[in-house]
Amino acid sequence: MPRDLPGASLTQTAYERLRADLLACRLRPGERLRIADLCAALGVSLSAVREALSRLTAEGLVVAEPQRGFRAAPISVADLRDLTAARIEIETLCLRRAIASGDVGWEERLVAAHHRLSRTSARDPADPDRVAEPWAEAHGAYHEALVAGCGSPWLLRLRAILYAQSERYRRLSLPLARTERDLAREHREIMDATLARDADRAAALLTAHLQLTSAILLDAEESAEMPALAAGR
Amino acid sequence: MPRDLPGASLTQTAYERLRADLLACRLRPGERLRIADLCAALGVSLSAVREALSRLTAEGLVVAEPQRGFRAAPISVADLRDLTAARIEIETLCLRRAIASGDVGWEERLVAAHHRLSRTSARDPADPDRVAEPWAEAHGAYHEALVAGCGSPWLLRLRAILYAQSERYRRLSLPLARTERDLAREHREIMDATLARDADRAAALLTAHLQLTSAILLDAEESAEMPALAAGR
DNA sequence: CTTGGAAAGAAAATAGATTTTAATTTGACC
DNA sequence: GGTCAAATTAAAATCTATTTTCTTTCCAAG
Repeated sequence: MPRDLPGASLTQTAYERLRADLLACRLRPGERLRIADLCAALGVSLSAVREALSRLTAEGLVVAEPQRGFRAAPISVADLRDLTAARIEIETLCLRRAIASGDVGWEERLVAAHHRLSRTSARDPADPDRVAEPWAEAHGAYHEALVAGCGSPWLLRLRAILYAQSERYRRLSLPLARTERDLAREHREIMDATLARDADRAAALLTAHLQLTSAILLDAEESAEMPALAAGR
Repeated sequence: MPRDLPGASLTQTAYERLRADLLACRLRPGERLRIADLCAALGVSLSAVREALSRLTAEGLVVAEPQRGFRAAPISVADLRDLTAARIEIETLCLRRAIASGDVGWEERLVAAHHRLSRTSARDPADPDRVAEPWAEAHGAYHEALVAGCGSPWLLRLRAILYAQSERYRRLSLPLARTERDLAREHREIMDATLARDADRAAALLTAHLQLTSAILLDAEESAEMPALAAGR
């Protein structure tokens, strides 16, 4: 009876574990996902895995090729460019709305999330070339808290889709950062401008923040040091 | 061997039929979806239906309540308000980009889609209170063609999610239109401004177009003529 | 007459078996 | 020696059976 958490269905846990593996690139972009293998690895049955993969397909983290199975969604330079541009649009839109209409509860959550992020180290102590799982979580919570005050469930939902997509690129980006980047400062400045209700400045800082992560990967790709982006298929 | 179309898997056809039924409100918002019933109706087995429902869950057309099955996603006044606002943001964003960078092929497709829509009648000849299926299809193709030139797969994907959501509200809106609305004129004017590359005017017209559909439903709800919006649950 | 609890029934979740489809390899014919 | 086709194998897609979970009803106690 491999019920990990009480209240969670087997399919749900399979879904969550697969999703985490995809976001962390433990299942690499473009990689073929053999259902039987996943069953064995997760200790659940075909049905559960198929259902989880179906949901991930609709989310865009997995692609299904009819009659030929599933594979982890590929990544590419073009996709990263497009994704970054789309994210900047949606994230700044949400941020401006949050700044315009966010309440004290929102500010409170933001300060809390930022504090937690600032006290979490980005690199895995065991393997300094990997992103530490607690940091990834704190980082996600910070960016979510930043825009949570926007008041639009639909915009936040779209934002979450794009955030999840870029998570995979972010994991590949960290080990490539040649010039050590002052992420903590970026996060603090964005928060400060936001709490000061300076929408233009906050949006500009957030745009630069998103752009920089993308640029690190694109630079690495250009200088041919990084075969990762070609791994799709 | 209930394979409807060649090349399409059983799950795929089940998914498409369920999706069409949800968009057309033949499966009403908030309605409980008993898997066994759907199996019988679609002539396929549990697995296929579950897989289809999982995908629809990720799309937001179905909600899953763990251990208690699935139901058609509910609708509400608050959701319609939020959805409309989000759609206006995304659709106008895509439209402005398309106007800025769309090529002749895009213009060509738009003119073609508009022509088809203009020659299709909106009301079902059999039941004038229902939206005719060919019109729904042509309408969707027109709005897709309008923004297709935007060049961003991700923005278009987000747009498609929101369009599908509002499809359900649109189906409920038509029979309520008290003052007969000149939809054909609205569609033509939007296209004309777009082809004239007048971004501000096109965006304003599109905004008014989306706003009006929403307003018709909200008015009807307010004057208590419409129990449909309360049907969620 | 109301309320709490237990048992029976219904429905969802999961597992495992079966069928279908695609890829690969081998053999025969050109 | 090369190419096409048939057979074999592996994997995905589908179906059926089983288990688990929830809901409803009925009975007893307060």
